[in-house]
Amino acid sequence: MAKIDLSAVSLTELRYLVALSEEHSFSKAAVSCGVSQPTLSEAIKKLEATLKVPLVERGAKQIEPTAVGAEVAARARAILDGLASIGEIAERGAEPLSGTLSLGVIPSLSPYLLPWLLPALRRRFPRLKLVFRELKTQELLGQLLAHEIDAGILALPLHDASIARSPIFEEPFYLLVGESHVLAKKKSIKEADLEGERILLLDEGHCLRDQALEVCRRAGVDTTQDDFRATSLETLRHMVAANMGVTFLPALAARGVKTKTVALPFAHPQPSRKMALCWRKSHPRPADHLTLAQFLREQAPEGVKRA
Amino acid sequence: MAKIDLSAVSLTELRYLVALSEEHSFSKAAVSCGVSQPTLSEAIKKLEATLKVPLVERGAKQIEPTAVGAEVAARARAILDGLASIGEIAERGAEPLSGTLSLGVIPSLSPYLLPWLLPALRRRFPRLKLVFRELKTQELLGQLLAHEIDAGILALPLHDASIARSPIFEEPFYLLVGESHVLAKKKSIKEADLEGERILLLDEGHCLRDQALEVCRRAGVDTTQDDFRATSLETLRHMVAANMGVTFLPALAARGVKTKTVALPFAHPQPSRKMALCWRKSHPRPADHLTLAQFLREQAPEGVKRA
DNA sequence: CCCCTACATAGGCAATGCCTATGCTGCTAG
DNA sequence: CTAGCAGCATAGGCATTGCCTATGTAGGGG
Repeated sequence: MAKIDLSAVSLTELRYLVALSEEHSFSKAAVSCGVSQPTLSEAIKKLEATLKVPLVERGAKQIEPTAVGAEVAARARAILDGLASIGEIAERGAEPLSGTLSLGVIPSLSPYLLPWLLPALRRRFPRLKLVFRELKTQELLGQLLAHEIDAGILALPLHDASIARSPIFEEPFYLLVGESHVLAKKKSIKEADLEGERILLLDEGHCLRDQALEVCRRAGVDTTQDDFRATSLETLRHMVAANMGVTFLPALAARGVKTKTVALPFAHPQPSRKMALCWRKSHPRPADHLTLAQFLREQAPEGVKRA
Repeated sequence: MAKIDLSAVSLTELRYLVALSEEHSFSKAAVSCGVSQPTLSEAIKKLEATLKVPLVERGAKQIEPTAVGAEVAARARAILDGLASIGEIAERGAEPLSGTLSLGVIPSLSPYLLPWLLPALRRRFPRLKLVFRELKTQELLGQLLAHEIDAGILALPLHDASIARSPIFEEPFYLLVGESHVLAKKKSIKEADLEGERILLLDEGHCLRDQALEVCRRAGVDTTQDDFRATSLETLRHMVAANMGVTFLPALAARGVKTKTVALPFAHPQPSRKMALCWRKSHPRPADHLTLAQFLREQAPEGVKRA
């Protein structure tokens, strides 16, 4: 026996069948569907031909769905409900910055940015469900390209051509020294002051480490023998408090410093890092990211230079 | 904002989207759908335009469904499953005498026919789910026309032009008398033997009552003063056993008679009733009913004349 | 008995779904 | 660095279909 060809069934036909099973009349169902009676009549006939089964019993005065017709109509209703839910999903998804957005943030920024960023975002984009992930630059880029996250906040420069970026703010570095350190009483730090200091650094993979090394290189400070590999800024801070050396802190991390350490600004030219929001160039809605970046710029926290 | 027009969505588009979200490639999805790549490409574009939301992110090497796209694809899968279930329903419904058939049977036949009919039907049509209802002729016809039952077994003649019928068997009447009755020793009954007998009858509405009255009328027996209105043949049987009169029993009801009564056949011409299967003329699958009637004829129980 | 209502059929037109051919972009190998 | 290649988008054309109006037909009611 010839198999039923379901690809010949259309949603329109299902709509007509549902209407027909509710109205018990071809003419009335046609009206309720906004089509002519012959159109509906033919569509039902085609559906019956496709399913190889009569769906309605055509009586003199009124029309009644057959047992099969009633069952099919019930399923058809479910299908149309499913379609409606697709509509709702699309509608929700259509408004900018709604749904879930997963955002990667580098570890040297994340703990200092999030407490401020989260409430602000929640106020501004209440429909947006944010998922944060703390990731080092390379991890972040990897997950971004693997579609595991939607966007990231990290430090420029970025050398990946398939990733789009929008600058957010520029974050100056501070020099963190022990409160009894010889430099602790200075108002500001010049590059020459770094001479002979032991510079404490983060572990490999943290972009902040590379940025600090770059500052040292420019200042002519020797870092070839450093053997510290701190895993977080807080660790560095404790080491500085214990007078084991000095370190660089980005502005936001430097803000809350109190105990046994002093965070000193650099004299001009201030070393700094440029933070940016980044996303896949292929992302179908770059406008969303630009909107988010714009918001981040406007709401840039104190202590940074708005981009 | 313009509302989404779901009527522009087609099942084909949903199929394409599901394939695309599984294959992560327009070309592969096109192959798996058996269409060309541009066809699928355009269909997805149209779907995105309809839903006003990007569904896939077109990357260089591979493509990935967006969050919305993945959700929509999941719903689409459910819809296609629903469609498949419609196919199954239709397939089951397509084979003759499958699914549920509700059958009305008149009370003077029902208790004697069903114990024999049910197992036979179950053997012959295992896919058929039968629902029996015991109904007097007028109720049966009413429910038939109201689509509350699909078919009926009753006694001819039938005067409704919108009801189709197929004869099953002819059931002779027997005269039931008390075992001590004067007629009890006769081999067979002639119409003249009824003279002076008190004929016990069923309640109004039972066709058997009218058939009995018709027999009496032809035999010239006076029934104008009868005041019995038994509600079942079993009641009549007990009344006969108590020597309150005699009654007519159809052959099947007469078969099991033992206690204190004797069922006597009539001499020729035997009075009888013609039983038939009936259904709405408008029923879309008369072949089913003809098949059923044919089966009923072939399997006619003992004691009746096959039609 | 005729008319009226409601479904079926016929014919035509605009829209659409699918095709092949071609363009464009980004990766990759030499 | 350039050329080739792989894969999606675009263009144009053809067959199909979905819907329309007009008309046919059958059953029920006045």
